Formats: sequence, structure tokens, C-alpha cells
Amino acid sequence: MNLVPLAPRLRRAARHHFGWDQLRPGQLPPMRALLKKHDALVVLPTGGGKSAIYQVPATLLPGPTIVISPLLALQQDQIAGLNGRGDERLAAVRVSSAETPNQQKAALTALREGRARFLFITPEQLGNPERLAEVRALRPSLVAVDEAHCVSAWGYDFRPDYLQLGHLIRELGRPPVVALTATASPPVRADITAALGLRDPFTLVAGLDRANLELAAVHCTSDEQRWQRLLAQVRKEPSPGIVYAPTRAIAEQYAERLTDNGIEAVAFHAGLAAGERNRRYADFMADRIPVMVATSAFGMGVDKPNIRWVHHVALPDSPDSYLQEIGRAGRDGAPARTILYFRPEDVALQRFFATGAPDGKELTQLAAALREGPVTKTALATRSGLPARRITSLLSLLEQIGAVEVGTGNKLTAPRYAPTPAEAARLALAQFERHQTLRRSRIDMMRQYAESANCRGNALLAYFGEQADRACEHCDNCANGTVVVDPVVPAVKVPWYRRIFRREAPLATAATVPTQAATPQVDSARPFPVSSEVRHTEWGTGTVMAYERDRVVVLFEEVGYKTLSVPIVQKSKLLEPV
DNA sequence: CGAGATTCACTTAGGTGAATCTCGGTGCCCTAAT
Repeated sequence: MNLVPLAPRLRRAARHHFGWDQLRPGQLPPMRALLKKHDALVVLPTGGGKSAIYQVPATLLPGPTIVISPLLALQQDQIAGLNGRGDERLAAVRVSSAETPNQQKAALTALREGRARFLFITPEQLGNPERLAEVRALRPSLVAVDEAHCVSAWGYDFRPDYLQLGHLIRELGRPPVVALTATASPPVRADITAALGLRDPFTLVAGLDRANLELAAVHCTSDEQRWQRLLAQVRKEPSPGIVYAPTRAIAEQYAERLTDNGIEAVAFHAGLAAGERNRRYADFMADRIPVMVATSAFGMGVDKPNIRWVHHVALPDSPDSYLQEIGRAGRDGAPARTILYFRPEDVALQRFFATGAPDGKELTQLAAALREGPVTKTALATRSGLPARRITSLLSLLEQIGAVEVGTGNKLTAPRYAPTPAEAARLALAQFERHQTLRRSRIDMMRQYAESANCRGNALLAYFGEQADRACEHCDNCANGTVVVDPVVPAVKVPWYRRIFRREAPLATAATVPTQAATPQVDSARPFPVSSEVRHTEWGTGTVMAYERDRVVVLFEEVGYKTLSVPIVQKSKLLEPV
């Protein structure tokens, strides 16, 4: 037992291994929590020192640290960063499909012999039982889940192994877990906590308000007008900048038209061949190409300090995505501009992405196969006649409704009082529909943001569960004077440390939201305090997220985000406190 | 859900308007053919 207090040990480790004379505000508490074997949830912008939060404690722990990260390219950069320091205590290896079996063996041996201290790995790798056993045998001391919002953002049909991470981590021996992400609204934080099985995590939320970003939204009546406005704007602005486009084809078109108009631009999306894709990425990062026109494929892990603007030529799918995407501008702290060029018609495309459902027959088949006794996933594939990949995705749905239990050794069974296969399929489909409803309500919130005449900075903060006490002064509406500063609630000065460190209670369901530190104010214009629970006559229970003029935004457990008129709510008694 | 492309009906030759079709984001991993 080392008797030196944790903070000095962490500071010394930071200095010795990383050469940092001091830690940034907020970094120390989650590091201490991890050393004390607590879990942590960290929401910090990229470049805000997230990685340090697991890397510094890792140097003080006996076993290796497992870093679960979604993108191989991202892992590559982080491994290079760690190994570049030439410190054996920071040596990092990777096990993925990009390594040959021999390289994989060598990496695991290095970890076993202590010559490597960090293992970077994808959830898909851990989903393979043999691999999982190999990693468990390393007796890891810490698990870091990078880009943890993926747990919530990726549904049953896209990289479903992400949804199994909670079980996989438990099978690893359940060391302390730290989840890291650049953006997470309250329901996303709840999803992360639930999906990873975090236990009363120490929670750090900071850096949501980016005062150097100018926020604006421009309503466009046609695609041609949208293009003209973007072109005019890009012509008068310094580069580099990013244009976010909704589809690959539109990204290509915009890149071509910009280039035709004398602005060098390339498109970036998942349809490019790997070589071309890497080249364009490198060109943009090295300032050889001033403008990148990208789909949502571009972004995760991008930490380029001098991006001067990020414009959208369509509504993104949610304020979560939007904040993440515009957050890539102005990392250096210098002013940067973000303009959302939108048409109401844009909503259709996002709605399209939020449709489609799993196959009810397959769900029934799978639920029936589970009742024949405990099986591994591989055996279940043979038994049910469904492909293994499909099984992973459907299982996550069946699990949420209590038709599957994951036992020791990752054996799957139907619990004793599991619903009948037909009933299980019905419940799973309903569960899926609830997810889609939340997704669609996020699209509505994004549209409201675009169409709002009120303070945009505050609207974003409110969406992420932060109540601001004054107008942001860095959005178009603040500049135009259309913002009505609500005089009803006296400004409550929140001390800086309360803003940065907040412990959140473990959250039971996907849509519950933690209580806020600020003292709630109740009056006729704001009949229900922010963060309080309410019940709607039709929509069930929800949490009050924010007030905007005479409207109130409530996040309902069943139907997602809804905006209601306060006078109507009061007149018709639509809401009551819970 | 909606934009843009394609087909169709009409009828006696080239184009019109309506109906129908197609497509739309994010990336692991593995296997088989080069």
C-alpha cells in the first residue's frame, strides 16, 4: 500500500512520464476517482485533455490499461503519440484485423511481459470469446472507453458490439471504467452509464460553452440559394474550413462546385477508397487543402487547432451531432464561425435515416432458440439458423426487454420468466420504436434550433442540461437583438467548481436526467423547475430541460423531446409535478 | 419523406405532364479471388 496521497503521485507521474508541470483544471478529480477504483464519465472537448485522464493513472497501476476505441485510424494516432515518448511505461500496442496473427500474438506477449502497458482494441475484437479470454488473462487494471457516445448513438444495426460492451467489460474482470466523450446530452450520459454498467461514476462535464464560436443559422428557400449563400460566405472567409453535407453525392457536388469557383475543396466520405481517403485527410490536416466537404464520416478524433469555420448545408440529425461537428472549429481559441444553412425539407432525409425496423420473424426465431438452454453466441447461430452478425444486433434488443440473460462465460439464456418468443418480438419492436421516437424528437430539436429567434448559445446549453444565466452574446440572434432576455428568474451565479465537477447519481432509464445543482426557481412563467420530473396527461413522465420565452422543453421517457406552450400547459393542466 | 431521374401515355414525331422508380450515414471484421 502506497501511503503517498494520490494527488501528488498523479502530479509527479504527469511530470515524469509526460513532462507536464501542471494538470489542467478538472483533470485531477477523475484521475483520483480511477485510482480509488471508482468509475468515471468524462465529457470534455477534443483537445481538452481527455486522454490524460486515463493515461496518467495508468502509469501508477499494476496491470495494463485496455483502451476501447471505435476507429482504427484513431487508435493509430494515439498509439503513435504514446510510443513517441520513448517511455516503456507508456508503450502501447494494438490488436485488430490490421495486424497479422503473429503480430497479434507478439502484442499480447509484450503486454503479458510488461513491455507494453496499453492495449488498443475495438469492441468487435472483444466480442470474439477467444480474444476476450486472452485479454482477461492480462488482468487489466483499467478500462477506458473512448468516444463513449457511440454506445448511445449507434443502434442495434450499426456496430452492435458497442451495445454489448457492458458485458464484455464485466467479463474482463470488471476493473474501474472511464468513459470519455466530447459531447453527451443528459439522455446520452444516461445511456452510456446504463450500457457500460458504470457504478455511480464520477462525472466531469466541461467545455460545452465555446465563447469563441459565432453561431448562426440561415433559412434557405431552395438548394440553389443555399449554394449561393455558402459560396459568398466561403469567399470572404479565411480558411481552413469544413462544409458538412448530408450525403456522399452532395459532398462531391459541393467540392466540385467550390473548386470550379476558385476555392480548392475536396470531398470526404466513407465511399472513398482507403488510399484516397487517407490522402485527403492528410492534405486537409497539413493545410494543403483549405476546404473539406464532408459527410459525418469526417470528424471523430480530428484535432486541428486552426479551423476557422464549420458550415452545414443541411440539418444534422441532432444537437448532439451538431455540437460535435461545430466544436471542431476554433480549437486554438481564436474566433471561428459556424453557419447552419437549412431548409425545412432537410428534415425528410434525417427522418428517413430514423426509420426501418428489425425483422419480427427473426426476433421470434431467436427468442425461441434461446429457450432451449444456455448457449454461446456461436452455438446460437447454428441453433437459430441466423448469421452471427445479425444475432449480435438482435440480442441487444431482446436483452433490453428481458428476453435474454448474459451469464458467466458469456453464455446466453432466456430468464425464467421471460416472455414467450412472440411476445418478446413484439416487445423488442416496441423498444426499437421508442429509440426511433427519441431519435426523431432530436431531429425536431435540431429544427427548432435552426428556426429559433432566441439565443442559440443558450439553446444548445439547455439541450445539454446546463441552465445559462444570461444571453450568450456570440450568436446571430443576440447580435440582431431578437433575443428576449428572460427577466423572470434572477441570475443564479453558479460557482465555477460546481460547473465543472458534478457527481451524477446512477441513472435508471435512458431518459432520466440528473438533478441540477442550481436552486430551482418556481413562478407563473416557469411553473416547474428545470430538471424536475413532470407527468403529461398523454406522454407520461419526463424531465423539464429548459424554458425559452413562453415555452418549455420537456424530455419524455417515452416520446423524447417535446416543446410545450407554458400558458396552454397551465390552462389545460397538461403537466403535473411528479 | 422528397428530389431527381426515368418511364409512360398520347399519337402519327417530338415534346408534355403525369406516374413510377431509386436513392439516401457512420465502420468494424472475415473470406475469397487476385
